[in-house]
Amino acid sequence: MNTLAYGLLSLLTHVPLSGYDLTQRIQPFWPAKHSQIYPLLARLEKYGMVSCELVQQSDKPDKKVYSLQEKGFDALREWLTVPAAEPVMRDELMLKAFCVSYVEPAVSRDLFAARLEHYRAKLLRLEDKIRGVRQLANADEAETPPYDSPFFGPYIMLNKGLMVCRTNIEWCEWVLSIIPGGTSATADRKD
Amino acid sequence: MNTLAYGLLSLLTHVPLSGYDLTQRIQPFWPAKHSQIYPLLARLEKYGMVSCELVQQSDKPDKKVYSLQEKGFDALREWLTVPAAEPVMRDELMLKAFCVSYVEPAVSRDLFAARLEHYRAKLLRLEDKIRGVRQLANADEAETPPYDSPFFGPYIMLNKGLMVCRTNIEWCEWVLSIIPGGTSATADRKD
DNA sequence: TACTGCATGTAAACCGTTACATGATTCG
DNA sequence: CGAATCATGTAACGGTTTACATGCAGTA
Repeated sequence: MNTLAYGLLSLLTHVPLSGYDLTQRIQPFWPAKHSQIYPLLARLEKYGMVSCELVQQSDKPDKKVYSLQEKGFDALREWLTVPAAEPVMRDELMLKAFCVSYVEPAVSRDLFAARLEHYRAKLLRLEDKIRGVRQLANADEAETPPYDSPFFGPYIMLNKGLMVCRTNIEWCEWVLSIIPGGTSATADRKD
Repeated sequence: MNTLAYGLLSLLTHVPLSGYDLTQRIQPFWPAKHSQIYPLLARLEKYGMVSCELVQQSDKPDKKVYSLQEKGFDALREWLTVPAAEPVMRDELMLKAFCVSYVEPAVSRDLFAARLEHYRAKLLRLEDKIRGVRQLANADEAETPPYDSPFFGPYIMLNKGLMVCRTNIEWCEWVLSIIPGGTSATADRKD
């Protein structure tokens, strides 16, 4: 039972999902490839944490849909009582940023401009998703789903994503504004 | 040549360092244990990227001090021209947050309160560090070291750390404020 | 026709952590 | 006297990525 295993159980609390679906949905929180997910699901089934049902489809390949079992739910509740480990963040850009002074401004400019675009695109995706969650939860703009709602978790996580994403955009714009020789094409916006 | 290898070269641009020092300094940007660093440094020396000098010490154990070589510097410049890979973030709390609705508020409250403390402590460390860098760079409050300065890189990174840390604190406080049954002992501060 | 999405799996290689191993000095 | 810091290394294990493998349906 590693963290990824608990992550899969977490996603299965809301609704039964296939290995394929789980692989897509866990990406934002705990990136993992299907080659890691499929064997893990088999193990979770062997342990009785989840059950598996083969669903036949005509237009698409058949799939295995996993549901959380009582034993898995117990394991999850137990896991939730132990404090979360410190987050681990590995960002190549942070290493590159360390020695930008040693290359021409144009080179580092490209680096931060690319990252800025990445975050701007991510922000749009997140705003879209949060609209989706609010619709499902029947919540107005600026209204939060109640604690008991299954949308509470996704909602607070999406908000974290939004806040951090905006901060990163701000940071990229600031860095671009202090790298000399900017054409101000990407590094606009003075605050 | 993996990312960690380039990270070590990056740190060596400023000043020669021992494996022990490198292990300490790379933690905030690319967490790694000494067991990974020492063999990598030996490999980097074999490739001619760094040179190694044995420094004898009387009060402390002898150490190997590594310096960046021309070949390593070339590799680094080459590496800086390719766009940085997307950051990878793995946070157990995000997985736990997903299913907080399924446990009592007190349990999730502990989770976020602990994380809030973690970020508050981190913020203090960062503020301390940025004061140190500003002193070394002879910069006033709110003044940024010039692009050519070796302090430029560390300065922009520390600022990112600060900004993201503050955002995380804000988020934790917000989450604690919307979890029902709060004693407002840890979740104070209404904005 | 070629690519993308759906869907599942295995094997090899690589990355990262934990544990094993040693030994001096300094501080409480 | 025990713990922390400095300092370097290896071995085993577990986590993660990349590559191999297959196959159908819809779209450009």
